[in-house]
Amino acid sequence: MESERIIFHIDANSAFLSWEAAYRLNQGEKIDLRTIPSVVGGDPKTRHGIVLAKSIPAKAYKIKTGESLFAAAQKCPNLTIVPPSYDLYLKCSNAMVDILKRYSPSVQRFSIDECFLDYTGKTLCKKSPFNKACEIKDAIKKELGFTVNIGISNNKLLAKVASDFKKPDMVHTLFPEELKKKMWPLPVEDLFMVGRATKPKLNRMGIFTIGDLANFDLDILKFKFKKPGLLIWEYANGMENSKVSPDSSVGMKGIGNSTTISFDVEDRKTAHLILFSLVETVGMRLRASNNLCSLVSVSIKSNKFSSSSKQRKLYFSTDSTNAIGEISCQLFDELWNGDPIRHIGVSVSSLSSNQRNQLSFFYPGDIEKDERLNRAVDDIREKYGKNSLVRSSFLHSGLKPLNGGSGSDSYPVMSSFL
DNA sequence: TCTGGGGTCCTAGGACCC
DNA sequence: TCTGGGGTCCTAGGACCC
Repeated sequence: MESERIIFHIDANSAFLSWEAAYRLNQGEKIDLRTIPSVVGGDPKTRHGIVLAKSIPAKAYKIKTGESLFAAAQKCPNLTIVPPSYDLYLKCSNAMVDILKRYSPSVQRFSIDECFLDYTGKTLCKKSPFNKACEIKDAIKKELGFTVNIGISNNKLLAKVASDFKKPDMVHTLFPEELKKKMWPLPVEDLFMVGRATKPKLNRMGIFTIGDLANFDLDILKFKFKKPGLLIWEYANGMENSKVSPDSSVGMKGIGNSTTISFDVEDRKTAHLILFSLVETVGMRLRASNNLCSLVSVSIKSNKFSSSSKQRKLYFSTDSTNAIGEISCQLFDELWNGDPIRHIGVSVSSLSSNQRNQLSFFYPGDIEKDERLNRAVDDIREKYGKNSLVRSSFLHSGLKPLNGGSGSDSYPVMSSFL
């Protein structure tokens, strides 16, 4: 039966900040960032100045993830700000997953700091899952130096909600029989998939708690919110039954890369160079995943923060950096209205396996030559480092030839669906 | 005043075909 | 001559997640 499943949701507390703190203590630093008002944040000079993670003391100042460092510093003048180290975070995340896999082979990495673990059928005793979760939490703290919350229930949704209860370093349960008491009194925006656009709409309908939503007329919700209306109503009632599926790149839908540029781009040439720097890493990741794409999309955000995008379905599939780059530049030229540009992105989708037995008649250019070129570039970068080989057009341009695709290829896949 | 980056899914409108 | 639907594909934009 369904109610027999036992699912854990493991959530690293203030992940980036905890990882930074644990690393710095290990390096001999005296102050633990977790004990003072502190945030991990980007550099405002390059227009990356937002809060990526906050300590619990910083949270007391109402500092929120995603807000500007400027706003955060206004709320808390003696705030300590440290820059992010993404490679470190990836290592911490991987180390956490390794520990979890000791307890069950069925571990799903949901984001860089969250995992689901299926503990079904591993115990006969009712009390045991709670004790086991405590054991996991303590093992992570002892071996890696940071704390996690673990939520336990019969499905992923409720386990995730449970892990968000009191923090840090805690284990909570949220079984269906506890739903009314533990989940229904919470504000409706605490529910997974109720975001900042939906909250005010629900509030205007008189829905303020998860319980209000759970007991609301489903037909009205479906009429007003379509499919998501049904989804959030089911979630409010604790209904969710997706499997814990170990990660793989099989289900991957697209690969994208975008950047906020430290200055406003006002000419086409510079924009094209930046596009190529983004496509370079997209192409490498695409080939590394053994996929071809047949949809290319370019997006831009102006210095006034208005965004627009243009995409094109191809009549062939490709993993060629040059092909994707040229199409991106075309799309950009058709899209751009001349406004100064703050942010540029490229993504590819409509992926298919790169088994080259059905090459399209429409594939432009010299296929074999281009394939050999891409393979050679990937090999050289694999051997001598990513920046060992760059496009000559970037020399003296003052721009980074490769943009994004940070660190390792095993960057976790995130999803907005459980 | 300043506002990141990487994803997935859904909707709505128009083109095109039967 | 004027009228109708349904299905599928493509595109742009917006919702949500971390």
